[in-house]
Amino acid sequence: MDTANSGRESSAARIEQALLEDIAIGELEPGARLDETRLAERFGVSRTPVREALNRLTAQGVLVTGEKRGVRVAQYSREELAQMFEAMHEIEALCAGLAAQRLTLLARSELEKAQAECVAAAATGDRLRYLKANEALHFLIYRATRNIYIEALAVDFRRRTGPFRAKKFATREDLVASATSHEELLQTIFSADSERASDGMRRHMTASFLRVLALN
Amino acid sequence: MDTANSGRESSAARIEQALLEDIAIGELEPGARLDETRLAERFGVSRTPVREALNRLTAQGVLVTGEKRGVRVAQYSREELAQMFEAMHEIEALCAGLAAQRLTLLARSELEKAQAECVAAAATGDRLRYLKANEALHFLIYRATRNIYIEALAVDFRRRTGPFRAKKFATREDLVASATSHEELLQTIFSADSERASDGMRRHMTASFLRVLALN
DNA sequence: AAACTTGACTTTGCATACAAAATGAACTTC
DNA sequence: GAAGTTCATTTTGTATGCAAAGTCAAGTTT
Repeated sequence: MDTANSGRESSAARIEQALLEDIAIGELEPGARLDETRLAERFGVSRTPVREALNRLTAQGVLVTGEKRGVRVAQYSREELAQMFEAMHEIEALCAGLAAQRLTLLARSELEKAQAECVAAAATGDRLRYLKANEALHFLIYRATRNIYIEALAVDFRRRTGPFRAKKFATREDLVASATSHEELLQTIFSADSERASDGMRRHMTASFLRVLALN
Repeated sequence: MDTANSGRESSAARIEQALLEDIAIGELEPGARLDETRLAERFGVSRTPVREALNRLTAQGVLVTGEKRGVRVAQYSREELAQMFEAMHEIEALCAGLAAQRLTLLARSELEKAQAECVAAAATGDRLRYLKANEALHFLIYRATRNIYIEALAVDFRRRTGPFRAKKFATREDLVASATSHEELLQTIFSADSERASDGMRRHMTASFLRVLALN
């Protein structure tokens, strides 16, 4: 498989990533059924690596093996969505609190740089660029907890809620509002007051969350 | 889903459970390498279902695909163990806080019953019985959050830290001390003061955690 | 007309086979 | 003698085939 597999990763890994992408951009909607054979054809491989990818994604909770046949893209009721966002919300608050306690100078400067990029992206109204910058900033906050498990947890939730958050940033005002909210949050984290930082993150996330629920 | 489908579960699911069991009881030590072919022989199946089980367990973080060949039982350095327990610690605190806010009468009575069982088990010094009762109580607290994602998170961490916590309850005094600690925690949860409940859980878990680190 | 049955078709799970990649050891070379 | 090189062996990844289990619909019976 020298020609087919251009990258270094296995077919299974490639398919896993591709499906995640499809779900993230809405190509595969929640509830959509995934057929092993179809996917095998689409990616030009046999069913074996497809099955592997589907298994991994199922274990991650991105896909679910439904009551009927086949595996489907996980879909959530409003109640489940609310619970998922609540969970993410609390995890993010936890991250902010820990980050506030443990902020190194390096981490601080990186956060400031990331925030600058957010502001710049918001100013131009470039939605995609803002989404990336926003992700980067949040990931930096997770990392600043200096706890790999909590970081992994937060990353995981962000990935799972991604498809639902994506719709949120529609107008340039949305971007600017988000960036401004970040600014306050960072100031609180920098103040090294973990309790206030947690609350700050909760406020930031609550605003996001309410908008998402309104849209879904 | 695994238990409900007893008798008719797939080979992969059966192998997954068997391996989890082996890890839990220490048959498979952290760092032990798992050979697909060996496992296939041992379970009398081909490599295909074995690979499926290993993939699932890897996705769960129970196994890790190391730098060298093969997948291994996850092993943690002291630093990683400390971080993992810190994470669990925070998650448990979060659960206690939410449970305090949302406790139904039914949940409260179930918690009290579970605690009574803990106390009874501790009194007899029956280690296995206490372990089970202790698990049950913690799971009830998770459920009392009324958030399935946070509950799942907490259950997951408890499972991952299980092998390391198991050693902790050596003497009858250990059991009684743990049960007493639970008592205080529950009183705080019942007081419906979520902030104090979080702190209570933190105290309870810190005590556990320090003992674990001393042993590993 | 509703419900049960039967049979074709689809889907899934597993086995076997093969190819590619990595590891380790023997061997060569400087 | 140490370092590099090549070859054999082990291990992993993927393909294909087959059998069992499930689904759906048409046909039959009450």
